[in-house]
Amino acid sequence: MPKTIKEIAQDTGYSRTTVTLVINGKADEYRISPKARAVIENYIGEHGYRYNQAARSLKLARSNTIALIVPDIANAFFARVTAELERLCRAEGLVLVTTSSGENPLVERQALENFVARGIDGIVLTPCEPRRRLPSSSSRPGPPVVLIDRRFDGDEGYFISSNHFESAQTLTRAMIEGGAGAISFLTGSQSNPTTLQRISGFRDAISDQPDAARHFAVRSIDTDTEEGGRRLMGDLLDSGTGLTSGLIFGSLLIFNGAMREIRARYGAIPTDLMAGTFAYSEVLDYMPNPVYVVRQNERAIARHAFESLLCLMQKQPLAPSHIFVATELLHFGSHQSVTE
Amino acid sequence: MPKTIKEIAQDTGYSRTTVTLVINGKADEYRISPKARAVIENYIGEHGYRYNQAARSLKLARSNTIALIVPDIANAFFARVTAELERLCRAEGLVLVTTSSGENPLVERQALENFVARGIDGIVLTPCEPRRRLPSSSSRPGPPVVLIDRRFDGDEGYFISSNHFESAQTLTRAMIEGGAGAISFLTGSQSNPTTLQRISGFRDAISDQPDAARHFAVRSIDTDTEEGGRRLMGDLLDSGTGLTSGLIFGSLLIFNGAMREIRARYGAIPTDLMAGTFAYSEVLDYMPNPVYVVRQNERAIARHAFESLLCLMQKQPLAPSHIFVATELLHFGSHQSVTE
DNA sequence: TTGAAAGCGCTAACAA
DNA sequence: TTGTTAGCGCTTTCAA
Repeated sequence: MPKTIKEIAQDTGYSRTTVTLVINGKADEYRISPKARAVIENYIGEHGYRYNQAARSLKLARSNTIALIVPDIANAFFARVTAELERLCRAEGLVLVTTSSGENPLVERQALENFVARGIDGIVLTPCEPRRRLPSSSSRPGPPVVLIDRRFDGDEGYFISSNHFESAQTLTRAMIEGGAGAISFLTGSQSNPTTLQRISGFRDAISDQPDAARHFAVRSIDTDTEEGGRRLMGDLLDSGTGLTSGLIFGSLLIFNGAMREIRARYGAIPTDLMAGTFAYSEVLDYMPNPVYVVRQNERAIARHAFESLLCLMQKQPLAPSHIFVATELLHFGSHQSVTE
Repeated sequence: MPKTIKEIAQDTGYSRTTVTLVINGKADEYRISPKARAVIENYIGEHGYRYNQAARSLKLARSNTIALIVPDIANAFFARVTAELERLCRAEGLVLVTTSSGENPLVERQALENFVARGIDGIVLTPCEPRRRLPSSSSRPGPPVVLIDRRFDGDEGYFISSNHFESAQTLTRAMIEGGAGAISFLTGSQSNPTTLQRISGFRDAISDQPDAARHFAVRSIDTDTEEGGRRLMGDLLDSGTGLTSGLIFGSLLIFNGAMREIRARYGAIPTDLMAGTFAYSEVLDYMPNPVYVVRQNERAIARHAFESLLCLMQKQPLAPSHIFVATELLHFGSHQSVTE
């Protein structure tokens, strides 16, 4: 049962200041006598000491805690960002707290409020609504914020993301070169800036294709869910176009829903159907279909976000900026399946 | 810039007590005059108020925070548990903080220390070492702990998990019935109790098979990584047995490593190779091979863990116990791939 | 029905 | 080199 500073001071006969100095490693700096130091260190070695973070936070008005708010931590992309961010935090003696907003602006706002109330030192945020002024607390201005993955029009500040425009452009071109004569881009809500950028990239890549309007199309739906994917796919199949030789999916959920719908109608997935996606999963490598994936570098995103945040937290001047983190285009399907 | 209670009291002319009572919704209980109440509420409506969690924690010696420590939050199983737990916490006004131990006992211990120092109210833990006595703080006994997913021999307390023995048993039987005449179980370290239980289940399921020793075998390796998977697979292929008709993988990492090794040697994965695993991913559904997956119910695990923890946090008597959460056996591969 | 005051454990300014 | 002290913002007991 570790002691408090007060108890240590009483039991050793030294003052709270002396004990604090020893504990915080400032014994040398303040020239605490070796004897006092030894006594206190021995005492702690024997009885233990654990600082009280609440007391420290109250006094210092900082908490050694940073917050991460993302739409869904069960999404592999965000899970990987979280894992890396948490590692970085731990290395710096910080604690990471996380919230999934579920794309719900209300949840996002409440989480922000709550974190500010807790005296959080910094926030990494993937917003689901345009960013209003951040709440600030009575004792100090609001904590610094770094946005990752997406940013709404008009929002300013520090932003780390993949280049969604370029990703979609590259993906689309690769699929066309790979032989997709017609591509449907099935994606979630266009109120998501990432979606918009990808659509732009897609449009750009097809702009020089003959008869682009007939062979290439974007279909979006507000609900980025499996059901949404089914509906998008259903509509596509019901349309004059029918199933295109290539499909790009805005998310894994839509991918799954669409696949389900194809199966429901055809009984199976045509093995020559070319799929493109931005959601990397190792397991995609085992699909019989040709698959193109834009893989994002979650670790680099987390690292940049963390570094920016640390600078801001230390009040170091840092110009508002947008850092692009490189992506990697992977192609699965060169491993043909064979029967033994 | 929200005010503190003191400021509100000064500005409205009421005392801190009165303000506190109104803020905490105890106005009726303490019969605050409607007028005082109205004045204070108006003031807050205008200027805002945000409680200071550090001050409250210090005073109450609790933090409305619970901690989750898992080996790796980027692992889909734990990511799903985290997402659900975080939702449950939010509904109760609690905040969830997470740490990935990376299977490193030192990190685990430090995380525990750190969380106790922060006055965490409860801990959900997937331990990577036998549990020692939990650190307790000077102000109070240590927070309650609920273990999930695995528990070491001799550890006691509250434990929620799938039935790993039964899962492996069911999986193995299904694969045998599905036609796997020989199965190799490739898995991570046997110092992980989950691994041991699965091995037992596997052994039990093959016990009535003729010539079991020749056709069924367990191969384990200490490093649960892709490289480990490659090595396990390499050793299997080099052995007298060679590739068995069925393979069970202890983790997705080992699955990936093993697949990579097969490809490296054969150029492709035999489509009739039967795979079994405990790591559910939607994308497994698209594999050309027959795949059996034991899907765990992460939401139920999170829910039980949370409920147990809440009981303990409220000092409600709760007998140490082990809750098993049902799993589901899925079979992918009935959707045959076809060429259009 | 409201107010005064103590104190949670810590830090840091100031004093000795 | 060490000690004293004043809060940080909040809750809560006790008094009025």
